Amino acid sequence: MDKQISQAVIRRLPRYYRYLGELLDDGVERISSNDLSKRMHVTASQIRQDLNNFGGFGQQGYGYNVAYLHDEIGNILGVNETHNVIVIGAGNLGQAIAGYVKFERVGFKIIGLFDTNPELKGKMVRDLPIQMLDELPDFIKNNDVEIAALTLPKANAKSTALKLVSLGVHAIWNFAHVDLDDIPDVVIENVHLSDSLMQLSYNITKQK
Amino acid sequence: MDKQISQAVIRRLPRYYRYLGELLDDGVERISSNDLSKRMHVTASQIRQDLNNFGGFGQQGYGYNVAYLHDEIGNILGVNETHNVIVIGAGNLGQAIAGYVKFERVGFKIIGLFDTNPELKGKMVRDLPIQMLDELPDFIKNNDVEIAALTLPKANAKSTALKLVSLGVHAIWNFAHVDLDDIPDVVIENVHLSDSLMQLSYNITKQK
DNA sequence: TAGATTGTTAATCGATTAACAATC
DNA sequence: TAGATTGTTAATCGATTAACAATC
Repeated sequence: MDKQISQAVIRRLPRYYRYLGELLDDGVERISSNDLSKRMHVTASQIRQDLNNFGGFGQQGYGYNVAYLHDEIGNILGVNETHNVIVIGAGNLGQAIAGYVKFERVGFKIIGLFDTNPELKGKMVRDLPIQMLDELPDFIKNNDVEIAALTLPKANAKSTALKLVSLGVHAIWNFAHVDLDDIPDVVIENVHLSDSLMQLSYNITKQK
Repeated sequence: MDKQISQAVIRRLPRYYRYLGELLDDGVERISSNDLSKRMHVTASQIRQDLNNFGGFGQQGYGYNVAYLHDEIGNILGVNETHNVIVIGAGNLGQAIAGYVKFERVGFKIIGLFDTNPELKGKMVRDLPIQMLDELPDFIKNNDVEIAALTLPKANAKSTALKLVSLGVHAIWNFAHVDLDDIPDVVIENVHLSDSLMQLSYNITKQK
């Protein structure tokens, strides 16, 4: 891609995608940046600027075709292809993620679930058996694994991430409470739940 | 609080808190903004600016006392007090959150877990029985509930949020895939997992 | 054509970084 | 005191908003 697009823009794309999906479900055929801006509580200017980072998806005097724009944003985000995901760490959160993401209509498919605890071996979560971590290299060899979700204790996160990268998995959805940003050749997306909760806590406290 | 502090700053505080906690565990007594900046891959200038939104916690020529700064940031975030949390929606994710957050040393305590599915009634998750949603008003009356985590289908999220606010709960940790930002008198913190996954997906796609 | 609305340039605003005087 | 490092002001950078010519 030619010019670097800021993460601020990228963070907004899934929200546009969601609103357009809802409009689509409601049978709305076209929408102007102005109408969309009112629904989403953002400026029309921002919507047009954001979209024009990727191309001209609208038409003067008409607005945007909902189905077309929805599909285009889907393409940009890469959700119109299937992405195979494995989950490392089959605790509560790992099992929830394994069961949860499948529900989304977007194209992420959980194909494996791993842990180190021998007591969990073979336990079924939905239609997936929990596998032991030493089966991971073979599994990756035999399956097209694109993303690994790390739902394991922070102590094991970094070494596991390094192992994943060496096995050829270059995208990590990190739920462990550590930063993995010094690992080369990998895209990291963090979900730090306790950070999120602290932010909430601050905003409550401030309000008083 | 006098001047409005931007959410960009607030978002960084939990990360400072985490790094200071680790330094504390490692027995480090003091640290300069410069040393901390190297560890965290941010600028020293940003650290000093961020902290000075809340007061002068350092000392010229010395730096920052780790224990003191850790504690002060904890106070700002409100994690040195206990916050009672209930979880609405006892599916996979709700059960995971109910079991998970308790593990954190920060002061969030899950005291109730609710669902509408009668089959789940009374089922124990850790030491909490799943209660039915119609027991919620009494529960809130008899307990000091500060935060509600919404881990339920998007279709029910808004009406549940409205009900919570009317019952006196003014902080929502929202895992449902909807925006609740048009509800008055409530602080919302969103965790949109599928948005996060899409962002990851974009960053993979871009890389290629 | 006239009206509507985009795509895009220009202006503004806010956040980040740099610089340095204050001070421990 | 001299050296180190903060707190804070000033400069820069980037993101958001406004404005409007292009055009459907």
